[in-house]
Amino acid sequence: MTVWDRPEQPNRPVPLDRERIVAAAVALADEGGLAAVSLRKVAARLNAGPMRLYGYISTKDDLFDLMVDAVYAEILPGERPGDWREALRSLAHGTRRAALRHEWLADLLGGRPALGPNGLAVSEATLAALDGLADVDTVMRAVETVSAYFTGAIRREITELRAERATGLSKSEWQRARGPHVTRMLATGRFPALAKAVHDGTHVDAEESFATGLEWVLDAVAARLG
Amino acid sequence: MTVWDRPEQPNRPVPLDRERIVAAAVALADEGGLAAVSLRKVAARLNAGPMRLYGYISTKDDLFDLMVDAVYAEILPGERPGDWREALRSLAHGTRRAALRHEWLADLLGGRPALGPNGLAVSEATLAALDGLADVDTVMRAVETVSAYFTGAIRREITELRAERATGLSKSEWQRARGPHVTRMLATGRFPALAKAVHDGTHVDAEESFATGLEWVLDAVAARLG
DNA sequence: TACGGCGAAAATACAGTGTATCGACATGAG
DNA sequence: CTCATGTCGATACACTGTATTTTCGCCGTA
Repeated sequence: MTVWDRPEQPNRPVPLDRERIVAAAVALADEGGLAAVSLRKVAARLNAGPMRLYGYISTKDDLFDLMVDAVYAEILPGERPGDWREALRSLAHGTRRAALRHEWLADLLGGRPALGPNGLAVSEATLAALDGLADVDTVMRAVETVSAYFTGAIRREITELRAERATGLSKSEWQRARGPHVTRMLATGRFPALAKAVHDGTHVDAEESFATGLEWVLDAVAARLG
Repeated sequence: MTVWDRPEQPNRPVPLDRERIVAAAVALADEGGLAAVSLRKVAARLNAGPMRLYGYISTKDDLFDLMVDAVYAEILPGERPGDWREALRSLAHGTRRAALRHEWLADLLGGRPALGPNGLAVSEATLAALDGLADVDTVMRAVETVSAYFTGAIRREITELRAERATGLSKSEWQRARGPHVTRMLATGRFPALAKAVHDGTHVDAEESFATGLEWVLDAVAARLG
């Protein structure tokens, strides 16, 4: 019996670490949404028993926190931004792009404090970009206001994306009708302003709409930063 | 055996309707969060078997949609608002107050399209208040931007509220330290701007912070409408 | 009054979940 | 070579959403 006959690691289980676990969970979530992430499935993907994971996380929410922090690593800007406005803008767009890559992020964003290393690093980079432009409280308010905007906007965008996908309707068709139920509701005449908005509104690209609202908010912030 | 000996409804199960079901679900969620809402528990609270509910809803998400729409009924403004700004402001504050009464709303807000009668009525009232102030697209952008802001802000506020509650720390204590982990992280010196913000920032009342950010966003909207 | 048939409610069943507990076993120390 | 240790897997439990089957009370008819 030579070495070649023996498997490389006789009965040794595959080594595990948080990185591998989180990567498996992210992969599952990317494929089937957050609902597809179960400890059993994550473990199975790593050729391990479910209980094995509890050596690295102590609860499922821990895993979600780690997943979010992993995405923050993708968001973290590489180089120092030109100015505060560029910093906030790129944070917003970066988060949005991350959410389009990992739609489940929309379900988690803002749902728990982001205290992981990458989340903190993003906060640090953002605050650093605004440092000294105003008193600390004003700077905080600025960051929080912009964050609130893009968090909410991303959530809505992903929600609508899913709704469109659920009904087989084309995007513009959906935009105009939003399914039979809303069509019927609008036909009752009880919602004239809404009907007008749906009927007369031109279809606007999601990214452009996101960007426009963002610039408005940035303008508002600029007015306070002086 | 007279009528008096017989119970009023011999073996007849209690009558059910959506309103009762949703009320029970809301009560459960108010007490123990969304996680405390299970079809079995909702049914039990109505002295019914779990399967009974499927005559009124066809999935658990349906129930969530109905719960959200029930809250929109609380948010729906009574009288016609003075101007567009007042309309958007009161929508934002009304939603926030609703979320403070029903914290689970923060988990659902923005997570599904609000197509129920009350949700549509809120949209209608909001759009009506802005009708004619600008072209339809601009009005839509305004409403969506403000909604994105307050949705995100509410979610963050509730999230922080829960985090504070989870650690037994007092509010100001939390504000300054955010638990041992963050304290340790800040002590590493890797997050100077963040450390400064946490250390020098004065504690700001949540409602005031919400209101301030909202006024900024409303200013930005005003600049485009006017 | 007796009897079917029917519709609704209940019971049961199933596949899956997060997590606690316990038993076995491979590995390192003596 | 033996024994302690600590890690991993199997098992177990209480619970979930939902499909399917069973039961049963009521109503119209004979």
